[in-house]
Amino acid sequence: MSVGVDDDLWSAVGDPTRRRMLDLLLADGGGTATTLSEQLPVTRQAVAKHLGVLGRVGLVHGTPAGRERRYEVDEAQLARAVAQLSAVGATWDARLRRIKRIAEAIQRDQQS
Amino acid sequence: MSVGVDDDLWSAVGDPTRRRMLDLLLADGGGTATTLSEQLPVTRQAVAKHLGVLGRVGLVHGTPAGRERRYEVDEAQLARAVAQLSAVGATWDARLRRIKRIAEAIQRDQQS
DNA sequence: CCAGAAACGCAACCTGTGGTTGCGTCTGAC
DNA sequence: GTCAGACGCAACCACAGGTTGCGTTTCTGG
Repeated sequence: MSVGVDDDLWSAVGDPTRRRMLDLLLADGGGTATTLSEQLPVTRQAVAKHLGVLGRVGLVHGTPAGRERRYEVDEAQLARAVAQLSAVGATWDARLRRIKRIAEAIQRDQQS
Repeated sequence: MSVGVDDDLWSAVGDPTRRRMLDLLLADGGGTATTLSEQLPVTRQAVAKHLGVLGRVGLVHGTPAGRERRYEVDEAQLARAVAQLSAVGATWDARLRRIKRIAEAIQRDQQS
């Protein structure tokens, strides 16, 4: 049973730089490629590409504002991503728990 | 404040194929590169590489058994990974919640 | 005992993606 | 009207996921 995960959404959040970008956008309440790149160890162009990826999966939304383009986090979509993280976590957690239970049962059997 | 996440561990579980491999290993209680590749849409060699990655971050542990090499999930390490997933999720969740609260406060101010 | 199959490891190669630099274009400000 | 700031596009480099090909080890049946 392979946990219905949206691989695109997951891999969008899988990249460390993109995670930090989301973090910054949330902390500052939005930003542009330039302002983000100033707070990151990568160039503006790299940030722009990442914004493209995040935009394609709907995690951010950019609107032109004069000569700059302002990006903001789509909170609903990020909430969905968070839900998927915890879903996968919960699945593995459950399996680990079950294995542990079985292991204990076997141990009990052998001792008796 | 950038959530202390182990990027290596995260990116190890970030790959969809590796996630499915962990899933299969947990479901079957271990396996070899060959048995895994039979249940996946990739070749044995690809699986072998992934097992290398998972092994380097300590998520799996392989022991030679005759002409084959049996791999098993390191449950403690997977538990750590799960904890990181939920940690990141919780951080974003908290930020989203705070933003929502502030937004509501502003709306209240404007209405009064 | 030995021949062949099964599992492995190693190396070369292809492709996509994250990253860079360089350059042209549009917009705002003095 | 010019000039700086922000952007987009394109070429290029490095690395990771994937493949094929090949040689090596180990089990197994006759």
